[in-house]
Amino acid sequence: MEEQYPKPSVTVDIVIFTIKDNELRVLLVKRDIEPFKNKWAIPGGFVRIDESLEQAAKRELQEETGLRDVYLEQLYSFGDPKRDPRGRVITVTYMALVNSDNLEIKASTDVSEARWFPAKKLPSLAFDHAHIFQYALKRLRWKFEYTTVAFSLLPKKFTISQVQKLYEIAFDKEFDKRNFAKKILSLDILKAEGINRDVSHRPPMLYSLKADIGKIVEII
Amino acid sequence: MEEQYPKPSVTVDIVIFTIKDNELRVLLVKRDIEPFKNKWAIPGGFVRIDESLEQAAKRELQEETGLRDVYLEQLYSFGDPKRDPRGRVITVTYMALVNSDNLEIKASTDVSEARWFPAKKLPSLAFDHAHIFQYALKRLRWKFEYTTVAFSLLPKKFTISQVQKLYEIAFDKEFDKRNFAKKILSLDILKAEGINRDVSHRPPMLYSLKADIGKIVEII
DNA sequence: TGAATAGTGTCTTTCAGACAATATGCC
DNA sequence: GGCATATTGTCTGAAAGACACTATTCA
Repeated sequence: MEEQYPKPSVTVDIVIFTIKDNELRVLLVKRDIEPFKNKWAIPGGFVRIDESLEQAAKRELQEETGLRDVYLEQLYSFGDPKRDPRGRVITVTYMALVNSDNLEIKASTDVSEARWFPAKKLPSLAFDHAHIFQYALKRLRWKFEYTTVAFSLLPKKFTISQVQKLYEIAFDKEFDKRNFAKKILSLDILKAEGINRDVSHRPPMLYSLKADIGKIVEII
Repeated sequence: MEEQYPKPSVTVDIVIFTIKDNELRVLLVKRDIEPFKNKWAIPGGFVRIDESLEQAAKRELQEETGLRDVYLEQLYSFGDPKRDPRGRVITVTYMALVNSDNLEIKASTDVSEARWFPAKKLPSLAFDHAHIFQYALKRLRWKFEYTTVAFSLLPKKFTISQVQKLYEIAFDKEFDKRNFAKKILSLDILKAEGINRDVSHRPPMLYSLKADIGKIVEII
């Protein structure tokens, strides 16, 4: 390389969302080292020299949650020279949507604890992570509104009610049942998959997603 | 820094759009050094250790075009370990919209020539720049459709016809004059600014943009 | 009065959004 | 029958899109 300048470090930080207990939640880790020791932060780590940005994000995600094959999307890169007191660190941020079923989080390197926090009330965060989180939440809502990514948070087969509940949680807002069903069904993205008889009331129709996850479609 | 890994280099690349001769055009530079010597590329350069990503993009933009205060937006970061044969280079890409009036482009460091190419027929590009360009063009169209960024390509005062022409160029598609005017005027983003009498036909009404550049508004 | 471009209105169709009654299955 | 949830239709208002004629200025 002909470059004469010192190089910055590059990290990936991943805002990991899930739905748990009827709430939108975010995975945070408690830092075990300085700077910001004992502060909560968005999980992340350095990009290795031989891995792509997406590979780095996937690796970190698996280290934190044990999960692979979840929805993952690059958000934005933050590079203020003063954003990390240790020196020049540019971070490429990602957002992940994970299903909270069969999910075991574990504290990883340089971290004493990992916990799901309600998106509505996060603790004070290290670095510029509060800013990163705000950005991620905006993107999440945009993606829910205009694409099918939300369905990655549901099981393979689901009911219209489950979809509506998911949207009500993400937008912190209620929708009219009739209009919601009409809209979702009119989009031609669902396939009927029979009836769920494991309930003690009128059994609902089950659907699966026919379209691709991430397909652009105006949901609400 | 505690990091034990070697660090990647970080560059910014800027897809600079303008409208010239009724065409959407992109500024490309001809590389004067290896790799890809004599190939056309999207202008860019290394991020300095003490400048933010946006500062780096603005600096490069000024080096290439002499312009400041143009619309500039971060697009996406590309970091495939093999994207640059010289070694690990992560690039943070930006898009800029510049007004082609009073614009003097100049070849800068490591570049033998700079030229505006029609977006519809670019030459073969160095690195993964064809991919970056495709990404930028998608984003440009999205932003034109849903925000007021297009107006940054017009003079302070402009006619409805000029706006329509701009959109027809960007989308390579014609719009109905009546519906277009009806839509734009209904958005409450324009302010009437009198009449342009410097034409040899019915003089048109001039408008200025009342809303902020980048405001989210469904234009078409 | 012809050339050039500006400016404008109506109709139809589609869709979002407000709104409530009936259906099904289990106990 | 009572409980719980599922399912469905109508009306209204707003906006998109198809479509063509008149207005203004200058040469």
